[in-house]
Amino acid sequence: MDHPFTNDRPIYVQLVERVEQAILTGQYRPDEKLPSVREFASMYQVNPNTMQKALQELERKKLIYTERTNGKFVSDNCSLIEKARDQHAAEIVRRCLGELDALGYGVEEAIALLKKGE
Amino acid sequence: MDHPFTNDRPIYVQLVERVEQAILTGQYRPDEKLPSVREFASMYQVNPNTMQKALQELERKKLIYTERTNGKFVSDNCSLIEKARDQHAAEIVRRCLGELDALGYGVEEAIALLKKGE
Amino acid sequence: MDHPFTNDRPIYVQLVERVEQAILTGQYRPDEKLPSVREFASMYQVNPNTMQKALQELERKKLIYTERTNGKFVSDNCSLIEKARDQHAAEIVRRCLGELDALGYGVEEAIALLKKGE
Amino acid sequence: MDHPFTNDRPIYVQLVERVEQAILTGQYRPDEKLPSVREFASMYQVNPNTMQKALQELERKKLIYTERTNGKFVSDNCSLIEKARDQHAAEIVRRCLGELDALGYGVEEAIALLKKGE
DNA sequence: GTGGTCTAGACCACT
DNA sequence: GTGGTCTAGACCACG
Repeated sequence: MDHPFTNDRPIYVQLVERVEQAILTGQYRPDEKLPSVREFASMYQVNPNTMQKALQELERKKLIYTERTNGKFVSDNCSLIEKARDQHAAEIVRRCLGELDALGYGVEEAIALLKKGE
Repeated sequence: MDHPFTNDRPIYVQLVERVEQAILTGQYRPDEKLPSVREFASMYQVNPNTMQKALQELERKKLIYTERTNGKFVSDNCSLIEKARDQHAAEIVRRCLGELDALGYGVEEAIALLKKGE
Repeated sequence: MDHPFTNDRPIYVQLVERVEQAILTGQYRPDEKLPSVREFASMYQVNPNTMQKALQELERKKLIYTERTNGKFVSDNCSLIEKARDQHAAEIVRRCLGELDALGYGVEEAIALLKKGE
Repeated sequence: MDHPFTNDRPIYVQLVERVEQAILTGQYRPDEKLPSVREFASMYQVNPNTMQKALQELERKKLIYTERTNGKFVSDNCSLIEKARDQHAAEIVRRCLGELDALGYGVEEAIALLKKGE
C-alpha cells in the first residue's frame, strides 16, 4: 500500500500541484469552500501538518484564502486563476522546447515532435 | 560570484545532466577521453567529490567508462547514445503533453499562448 | 461581499476597537444608550455572540455599563474616558518611537520618508 | 524562567521581526553567514522547527538566501535591504498617524505629539 | 469543528 | 554538520 507520491520531490510540493491543478481546471470553483485541512489530509493520506503546509503555499500564491474558523476557500479572483493557468501552460511548453533545444533539436523540429506526439 | 546551479536539486544531479547532454549532442565524441575529475571540478567550480559522484552516475548509465590509470572515456556504443538521445526527447515530449492535458490544454493552444507571451 | 475585518486578529477584538474609538471620540456620549446587541450585530454584520463578547470586554474596561432589561450605556465617568483617550494616544506614540528607534531612525527622518513616499 | 516572547502573536512572527531588524540595522551584514538553524533555535530557546519557519519567511522576503548544505546567508542585495528598512519606518509612522487620527488628533497635532514624545 | 501554532523527535540528502 | 521534510500529538482561540 504505497502512497501515490513520487520520491524525488517533497510531498507537500506534490500536494500543492494537485490542488492547484484542481483549482486551475475548475474542479474547485471560485469562492467554493475547500475540504478542511483534516479532510484533505485524510484524502491524501498525509499528516495534517504536511497538508497545512501545502495549503499555506497556495494561499501565498493567492489561489485560496482563509476565513478565520470558517475554512479555506478558492480565490474569487477569476482573472488571477485564468492567468495562472495560462502561465502554467506557457511555462510547460517553454521548458519543453528548451530541453529539446539542449538536445540539439531546433524549434521547428521540436514543435513537430510535439505535434506528432499528440 | 554565484554558482550556476539551482538550489532546488542536488548539484551532482545537475552535473550529470550537463555532461550527459554534452555526450548526447556529440560535444564529446564516442571513445573521446574526458577531462579528469579534477579538471571537470575546476571547470564547474565544484568539489571534486561532487564531480566524482556525477561521473559515477554516468558510468552506471553506461554512457562513459573508466580505464584504470588512463582516465574516463565516452562510451563507444554509438547506438546506445543514439537511443538515449531519442528516449530523452520522447520522454520530454510525453511529459509535456501530459502536463498540458492535465491543465486542459491541447498543444496548439499552449503553443499559441507561448508565442503570444513572447 | 467581504467582511470589513482583517483576518489576522479576532473579529471581536476589532469590534472592541471600533466601539471603543467611537466612545473615546465622543460619537457615543456619556450616559447615552447604546444600540442593542442585535442592532450592533446587524450593523457590523457579525454573529450576535461575537458582538456580545466585544461589549463584555468594553464593560470589563468600565467604558460601558449594563442596566438589566434597559440596555447598555456609555459610562458617565467622563474623566475615565478622557484618561483612556490620553493613555491611548501616549501608548501609540511611545510604541511608534520605540519601533523607529529599533530601526535606527529618529522621528524627523521617518516623517521625511513618509512624506516622500506619499 | 519565561521566554522573552509576548503571548499575543506567534513566536515565529516575533522571531522574524527580531532577525529582520538585525539585518535591516546591519547587525548581520550582506552575504554574512547566519547562525545555523539549530544555533538560532538554541539562542532563542525555541524549537528548531519554529526557528526554521521564521527563517523561511525571511527567505520568502528575499532578505536571506540558502546555500544547500552550507547554511543561510544575508541577502547581498543591499538596495533591497535599504528599501525594506525605509518602508518599515514609513509604515510605522503611517500607522501611528492613522491611529492618532482615529482618536481625533489631526495630522499637525499628531506630529507635534510625536516630536514631543521624543 | 475550524485553522493556527508549537514541540519533540526522527530521517534524509548533500558536501 | 547543514538545511529540509515529515509525522505524531498536543493545545489554543474562535464562532
